[in-house]
Parts: sequence; structure tokens; C-alpha cells
Amino acid sequence: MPEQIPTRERLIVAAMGLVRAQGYHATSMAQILKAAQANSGSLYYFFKTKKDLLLAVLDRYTELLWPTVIQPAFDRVSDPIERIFAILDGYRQMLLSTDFKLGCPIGDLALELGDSDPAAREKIALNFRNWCEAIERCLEDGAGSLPNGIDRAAMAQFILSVMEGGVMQARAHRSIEPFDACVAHMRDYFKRLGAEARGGPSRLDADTADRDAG
Amino acid sequence: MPEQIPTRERLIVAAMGLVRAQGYHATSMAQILKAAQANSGSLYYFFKTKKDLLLAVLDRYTELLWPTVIQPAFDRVSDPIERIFAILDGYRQMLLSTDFKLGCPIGDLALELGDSDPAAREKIALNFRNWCEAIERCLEDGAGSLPNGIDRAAMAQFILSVMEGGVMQARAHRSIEPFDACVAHMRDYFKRLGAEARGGPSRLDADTADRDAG
DNA sequence: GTCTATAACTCGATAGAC
DNA sequence: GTCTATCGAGTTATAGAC
Repeated sequence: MPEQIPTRERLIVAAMGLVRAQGYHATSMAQILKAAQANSGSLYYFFKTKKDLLLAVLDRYTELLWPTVIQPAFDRVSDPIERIFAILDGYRQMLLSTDFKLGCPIGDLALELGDSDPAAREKIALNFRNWCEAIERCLEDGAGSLPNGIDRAAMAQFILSVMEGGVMQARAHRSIEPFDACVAHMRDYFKRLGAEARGGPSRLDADTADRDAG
Repeated sequence: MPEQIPTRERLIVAAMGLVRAQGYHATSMAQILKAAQANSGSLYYFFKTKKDLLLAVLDRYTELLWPTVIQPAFDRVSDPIERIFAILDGYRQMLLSTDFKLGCPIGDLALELGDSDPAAREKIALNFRNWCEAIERCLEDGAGSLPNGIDRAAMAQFILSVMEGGVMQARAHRSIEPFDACVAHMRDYFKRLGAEARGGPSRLDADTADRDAG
């Protein structure tokens, strides 16, 4: 972290890294100061409290979502549904490259903080909403592979939940298997949704129609 | 917490409640002592460190899984697949009854602690494994509603991940909607798996067969 | 097993010079 | 904006009497 970078920026980056690796409460201001090579006076010049620094970190994550999580996946893949799986694969690569030490920083904070700080929870929810919006865009662009009238917002929430749960399980077991199982079932689910989209919307809704077809 | 309950037990129960509500690092030994109406000397007579108390709490969760999470759901419902959804509904009721303040205590600790304490992570993983085993039993008993040769362990992992992710999202948004969206999609997925089980395993694997049927 | 007192340290945050 | 020095409270954990 070279010296020409502004102090405020060094503090945010240092806090981001430490909070992500250790959690919020487990990270001390002293650790952040050391990592940022800054002094206590500077930190409290920019941020009134530790909580305010956390809020700045959460704002930074909001800014970083598209350039670091969404856009790289979109650049690699053009098919709208495959873009969703490219985003998921980004998390997979992170799990592997950090030996399961790092997960989703927003998910970590969501569960550690709960509702203890309403402002932080709001920013966490905003990060989740933005993630879902990116997925919704993919679902919209890939509507041809989905049944008509599907609730894309609910589907995006489902995909986010599967990702967060899969990352949690992979870290807890220090194995990529649970995450891969989640993605595989997600793929299977998409396949079945796609089959309905191609075969007509009423087929799977009625058991009799199903038996007639089979 | 009446006085006739042994001190060691009061300490574990107090720690369970506080850690669940606030997290591990945010909970101090002083808080636990006050809640358990015990003194520092007693606590450190039973538990060498704060971490050891946490391990005892995690052991307690292992003991409580069946009597408090699985069995009540099994008692309410007899259909094997519906038992899975009864377990999920237990988490739904908890979210609502606590106004989204409490989630899954194991999931919370999994993300807060990460791999910072290997012994704790192992016990967390054990709790997840036991949860999955209960689900696997349901999948086994309801095998008639599922495609032949489905990987039940992977499916159970998927269901646990969906639950954990759904609980996280519901708490972050202080709304039951994300959780309900997860359950609804899980139901839809089961419906489609059941349709395949009834209609034959090859139907959804081949696009041509699908178009012929529709 | 339980009690009080406290050690030894770290915490978040502040003061005030520069 | 940055520095050093430090405050007061809170932290985990221990000592030693009972």
C-alpha cells in the first residue's frame, strides 16, 4: 500500500481487508492503523467512529460490485443465463484461491451484525439488492429459456440465497463439494425451467397432462 | 433461570442465548456471568477459556438438533418430502417470532468465525452434517417422488444451503419475502423432480423427447 | 465449587501540538 | 491533515480465601 495513496483511501482498503478476513468485532482499530500505516489522529479525522468506517467500507463494496464481480463475468460470457453461472463461478474461484478463508464479505457482515446497527444493515441490504438486480437483468435477457410469467425478482433472490448458502457450506466444510452441489442443482433447475419454456407452460402444472405426455 | 439449575448448565444456556443474539466476539464474559448469575471464578472453574465455553455451546447445539428442530417437524407431518418443508417452516416461524433478530445459530457462527478456530469449525461442520443427515433420511423415505439415482447427499446440502441463504436474506431485508421465495422455488424444483420420477427418467434429458411430448 | 478482588492488557476514542 | 501521548472503560483471565 504505497504512500502516495490518500490516507482515507488506505484506511478504507485496510479495513476492508481485515474485516473481511477476521470479521468486524474481531478487527481492532489498532490493526487497521498498522495495516494502513496511519495514525490514530488521522483515522478519527476522517471517521468519527469505528462504525462510520464500517459504513464507508460497505459503500465501497457497493461501488465495487459491478467492476469486480458482475462485469468480469459478463465479459467472459455472453449468454444471459450462463452469465449467472459465470458470476457464481467467480465465488467458486475465490473459495479455492483463498483456501476457503474468504467468503462473501457482505454475507459475512450480514450474519455477524444482524440488526445491531440499522444503518449497516441498510447498506448490506442495498448490496444484496444490487446483486439481485444484476441477476434479474440476466433473467430478463434470457427470458426465452424460462417459463412465461416467472417472478424474476423472486428467482434472483433464490439464486443469491443459494450462492450465499453454498459459500457458507463450502467454508464450513473446507471443501468445494457443497458449493458445487448447489450450482449443479441450480443448473438442473434451470434445465427443467427451460424444458417447460420450450414445451409449453401448462405441461408441468397438471399431473394428468404429465402422464399423457409420458 | 432458577438457582437449582447447576452453574455449568446456567453458563452454557446464558452463553447460547447471548452469542446467538449478539455474536461470539460481541458477547463478553461479563455479560454471560451476569445472565447466568454466576461469578468469574465459577466460569473459569468449568471452562478454561471463552473459546472452550463456545465449544460447549456448539456441543449443546449438536444435542439439541433432533429434539428441537427435527423431531417437532416430524411429529407435525408424516409425508417424507413434506417433512423437509416442515423443518424449513420452523426457521420461518423463528424469523417471524423474533422479528428477524435471530437466524440459524450455526450459520451465524460459521460465517463469524470462519476458520479462525479449527475446533469450532469442526463442530460447526458436524452440526451441518447432522442437519443434512436428517434431510437425507427424508429424501430416502420419499425416493418415490424423486428421479432414480439422484445424489441424496448433494440434494440435502443444496436444501441446507437454500435454507441458510434464505434466512440470511430475510434478516438482511427484515422481510420474510426472500425466505418464502426460496421455499417456493424449492417446492417448484421438487415438483419438477417428482414429475420426472412419474414420467420416466429420460424425458427431461433429451430436448427432442420434450418437444415430441409438448 | 464459589466468592471477591484484581492483574495485565486491549479497546475505541480524544487532546492538543505541529 | 498528521503526529504523539494517553484517557477511561472494558477485555479475558487469574489468585487466593472460603
